[in-house]
Amino acid sequence: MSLKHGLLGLLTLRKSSGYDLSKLFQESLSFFWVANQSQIYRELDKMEDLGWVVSSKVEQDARPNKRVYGITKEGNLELIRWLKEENAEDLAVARNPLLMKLFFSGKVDREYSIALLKNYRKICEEARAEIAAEVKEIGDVPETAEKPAYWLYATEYSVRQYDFQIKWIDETIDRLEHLK
Amino acid sequence: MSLKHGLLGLLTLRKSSGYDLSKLFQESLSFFWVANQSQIYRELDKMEDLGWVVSSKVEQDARPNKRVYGITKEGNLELIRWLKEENAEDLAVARNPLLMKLFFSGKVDREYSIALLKNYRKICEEARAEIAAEVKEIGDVPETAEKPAYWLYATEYSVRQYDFQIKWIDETIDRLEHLK
DNA sequence: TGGGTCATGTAACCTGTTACATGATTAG
DNA sequence: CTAATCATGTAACAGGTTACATGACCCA
Repeated sequence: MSLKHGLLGLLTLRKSSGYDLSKLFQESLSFFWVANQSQIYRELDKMEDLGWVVSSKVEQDARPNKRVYGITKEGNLELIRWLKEENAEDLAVARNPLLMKLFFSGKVDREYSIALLKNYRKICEEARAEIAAEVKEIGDVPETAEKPAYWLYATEYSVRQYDFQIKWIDETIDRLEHLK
Repeated sequence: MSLKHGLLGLLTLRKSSGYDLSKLFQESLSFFWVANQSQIYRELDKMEDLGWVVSSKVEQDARPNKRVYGITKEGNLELIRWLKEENAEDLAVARNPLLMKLFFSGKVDREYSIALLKNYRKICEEARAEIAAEVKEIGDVPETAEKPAYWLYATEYSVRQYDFQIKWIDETIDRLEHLK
């Protein structure tokens, strides 16, 4: 359910086309939510059916025409409702292919698993670096005291999450190397 | 892609019906992979098409008949192949509704966000406790030195992940409370 | 004796992923 | 000049979620 709400959130910043939202999403929410373009288009359709957004067609000459979305009163209410809602499932989504693989790694030589972990470590470090580099101002939002604070907390979480993973990987490699 | 491989992994332990697998999954892999029963049935179908498993119907009188699956030679090869494969996407899956909510929490009174976080904290603690309690021996697998070690690493990850989250939540609550 | 839960599974729907389409514009 | 990328989107398919079905057995 969060994707729709993420889009509502972005639309409170400014009116946008599906394409715009897709870019915006990439620069801001993608650290903790993966969504691709076609998904965004579909969700926007449904959100319009729900009355959370309205769209208008904008003719362009040098580019394909676009459809620009804006959030409605109902959309705003829904966003606020969702923000206040305490939902246990917000924590339940968990799929970790790395752990799945590790769990069964007793079936292959240890060298392979160590190689895997080293590879993951590298990826983590790259991702961590990228976050720091890519976190941009989300456009020209008037800075209140609070909004940027929240943005900071959320992205910091991601950075620290990578730190946590790297630490765990190091320990696990170490333990594997010393397994007699 | 991991679900099929998780099922292959479980099937190396013993032959099982969809129902059995669903239970087994719950007790073992569910800490880092969510899958529900119908998904498992569907995947088993496809895995049979792929030749990774074979099934035979078993008639029962007191219960509905069942279909018992066993892993094939090809299934085993595929499992091994997958275990050795270094796949960058194993780390890329990330959807965190809590962060999504937090990101936009500038739109509601701080009290609401603090309440949310406190709620998440409670859930984390419960989940953490549950893992310790629920991690069971996965049946009567002959203990090699390695297999249990990997199981330990994987479940430990989950425990520590909760510790990490709890710590972050505490810090974030604290920061929110001191935001002027 | 009536409502849960166990043991088995199917069906329908919703969400996420991959692939494609098209006409400008930029880079090498 | 040719290949990549931008700017817009659609279509098809794969994977995940929710709801339902059925006949035993178990508990109060």
